Amino acid sequence: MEPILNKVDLARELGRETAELRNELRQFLQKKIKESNWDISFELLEILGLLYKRDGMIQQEIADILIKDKSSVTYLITNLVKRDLVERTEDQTDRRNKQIFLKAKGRELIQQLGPWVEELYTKATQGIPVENIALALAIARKMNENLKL
Amino acid sequence: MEPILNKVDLARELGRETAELRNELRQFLQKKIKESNWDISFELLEILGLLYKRDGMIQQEIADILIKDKSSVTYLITNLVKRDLVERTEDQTDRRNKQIFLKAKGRELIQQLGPWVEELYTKATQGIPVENIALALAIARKMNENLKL
DNA sequence: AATAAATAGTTTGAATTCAAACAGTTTTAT
DNA sequence: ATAAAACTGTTTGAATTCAAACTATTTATT
Repeated sequence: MEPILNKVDLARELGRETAELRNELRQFLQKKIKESNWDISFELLEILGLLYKRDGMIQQEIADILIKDKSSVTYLITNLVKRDLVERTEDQTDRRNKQIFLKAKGRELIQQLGPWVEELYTKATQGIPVENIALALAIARKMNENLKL
Repeated sequence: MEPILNKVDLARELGRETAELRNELRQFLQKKIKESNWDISFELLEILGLLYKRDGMIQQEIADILIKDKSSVTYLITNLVKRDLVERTEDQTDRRNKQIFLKAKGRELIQQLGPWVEELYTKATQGIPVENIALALAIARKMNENLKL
């Protein structure tokens, strides 16, 4: 029988369980991607998915939402540009910003593979009341806020 | 005002918040490590911390607990061996296994820096009832189980 | 007893991330 | 008007991770 854990151990475990969830998603998707004609990684797919929902984001926004270092985002966007999946354009109103837009090919890819991601998340959340997931999220956010004080 | 999210979006957000928490821990610790005389990374520190609690684990156990690929664990343990912080010994009862033990220097390091990690987790969890964190963890676990069906 | 399957760890090449520094631009302060 | 601070993105070198294949050993099956 598992020992009763204190808050610190529970918090650590929470981080690990969500890391594991992400790995499982990645592995599931990796198999699906292999079966398809696309050559794309989980990380690249995440960015395409984000742009599908909100095209034209700037790199810093992508970094903030996906919790990635801005240099990682530069690296991944460059990869996507090379594959002709997105384009990088300069923001006319603020020349520090670069806007990233899906290209036709990128849109097609995410329209094909995107539903798999949703399907997996749907499967993961099956039978769990939405208010429970909302509570878990609120707790994780509170922990982050506590560290920012 | 933030729109009401569905379960899938909430689950994604949960993953991101915990990833952000980990990054914040890493950055806090990185500053502390810089102030100290040690040269160690967050990833290496995690392994030392694990061994401090349960010395003599085998590599696969470390991989399972820290949610890392076994090849990553091989890489990190090799690094720790080079720095004379741990030793790798063959398991007499099962020659597939390698047991990893802290060396005196590794023990000293984790005794000095370990409390900082605990302190940060304690700060992160301040004011949050333990049963709430336990519930968040149960939800994350349930999502993992759902994917394994 | 022999063979097949599973497990633990290593190796390799590539991808991604981390940390820091830098350049260009905009915003804020003086 | 000018300088300082902040912001965005890029670059670089190193660290870590991912994916796959491999070897050696143990366990399960025939």
